[in-house]
Amino acid sequence: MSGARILIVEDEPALLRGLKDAFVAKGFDVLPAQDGETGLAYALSRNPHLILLDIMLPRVNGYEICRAVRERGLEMPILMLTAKGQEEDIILGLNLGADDYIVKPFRLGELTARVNAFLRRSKSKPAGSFRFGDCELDLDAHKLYRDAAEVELTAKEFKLLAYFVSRRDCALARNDVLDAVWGNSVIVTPRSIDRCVATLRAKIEPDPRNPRYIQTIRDIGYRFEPGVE
Amino acid sequence: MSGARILIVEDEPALLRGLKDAFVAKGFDVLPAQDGETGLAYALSRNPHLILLDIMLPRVNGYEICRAVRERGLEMPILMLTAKGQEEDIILGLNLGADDYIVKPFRLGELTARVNAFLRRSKSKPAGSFRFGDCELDLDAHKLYRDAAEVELTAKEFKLLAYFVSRRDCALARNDVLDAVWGNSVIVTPRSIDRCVATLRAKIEPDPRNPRYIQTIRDIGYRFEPGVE
DNA sequence: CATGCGGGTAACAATTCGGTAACATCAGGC
DNA sequence: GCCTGATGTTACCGAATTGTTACCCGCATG
Repeated sequence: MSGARILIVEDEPALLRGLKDAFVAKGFDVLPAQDGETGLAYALSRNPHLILLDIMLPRVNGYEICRAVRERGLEMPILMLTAKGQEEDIILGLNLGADDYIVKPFRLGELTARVNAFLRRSKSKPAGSFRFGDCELDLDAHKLYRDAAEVELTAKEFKLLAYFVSRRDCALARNDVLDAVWGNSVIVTPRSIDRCVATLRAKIEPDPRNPRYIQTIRDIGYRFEPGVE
Repeated sequence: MSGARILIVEDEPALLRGLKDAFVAKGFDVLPAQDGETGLAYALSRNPHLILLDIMLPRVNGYEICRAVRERGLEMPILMLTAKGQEEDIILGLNLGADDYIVKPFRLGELTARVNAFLRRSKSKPAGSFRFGDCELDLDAHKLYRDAAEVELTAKEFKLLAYFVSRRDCALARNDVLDAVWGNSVIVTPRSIDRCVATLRAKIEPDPRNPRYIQTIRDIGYRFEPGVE
């Protein structure tokens, strides 16, 4: 989590300094901005991982920054800070694309907890492992264990399985799978997918001829169903 | 956004009913759960797109549900609801993997704004699900449940039913159905529609000979009438 | 009451789709 | 350059969906 770049836009110097020090102390990389114009420029050019945004700002206010950022298609979490506690402001902010709203005065502990929650969620997570049936897919180590014994997966097989895991219980069109696993620029026969699915099934399915996890949906594609355990 | 499946876990019947009605009215598909055990089971098996979670619950409390859900690698947003306003609880919840924390009493407008913010941000755009009678059509998984039992649909049947759902309570000309489901380039006998409608009726109608949902309008086409939502 | 039209349905046929095996190709290591 | 394993391709098979044909019924109309 640490090392994330946080843009803090806050016009009151004392508060900005305090926030900056607090987040720097936690190992974040902080971009401070004292007015809306600077904040917006940083937001657009420095690619922060998260934005703490005061609403009442000189020159350009927080709402405008929020809208401008979202209009560019940027999707980093935005947490609004404000003294106003009116429901209307909160709703306005959220509808403009903010992700959270914290009312001043707030406690630093809560603020950092919320920041961490958002970073944890938005961070592309290779983190952890995923279990289904008697299999465990270790996403960090790129390894698959079955009944505690390692099963060798080729690169494609791993990528495919990881994709399935990330989109479990969803019908996945063959084209989507192709795009996600092979890349949308490569041109391969539709059969290549079957081939890879077949080898995967051989490795993870109790009965490869009667797939339980990787189901085919005829005319659509596949669906990975790990079940409830 | 509408059609997203929201699991609401709340032990106070009046509040649960109120939340359910409010979200149903906004077009969400609501899964209500009155105790932690049911809530956890739904969370793991029904793949909701978002969870509203009360903390104080009989049997299994909100924190445990939250942790259990995250342990399985499920990543849907979790919003905690609670009467406690203590910072420590908020931090605990957020660190267990919750995404937001709303303190009772809250305003419905703010709650729905936050829910929408999370759904907007969740990367895979959920198609959601749709219920009618004792059936539930899961548009993400391409599955149909009837009385909680899965009913196999072929690709055409699914596409047809999805089309009906999207144009419910509308008179649909046979030609429109053809265009939408078969594609306007394919030439098929008019009988093909009946054929597909017949198999669909066999699968979703209580009494296929006396259709209740898929009604034929002579000389025009069909109309899908799911009844009260 | 007969008739004709539009739709329901059963049985059949064909086409399409996915599984799989065998082979080809490709990249990397030695 | 050769070997090895991974990955893609081709061809064939089997299965299932889906379209067609044929025949039925019900209803409206004259």
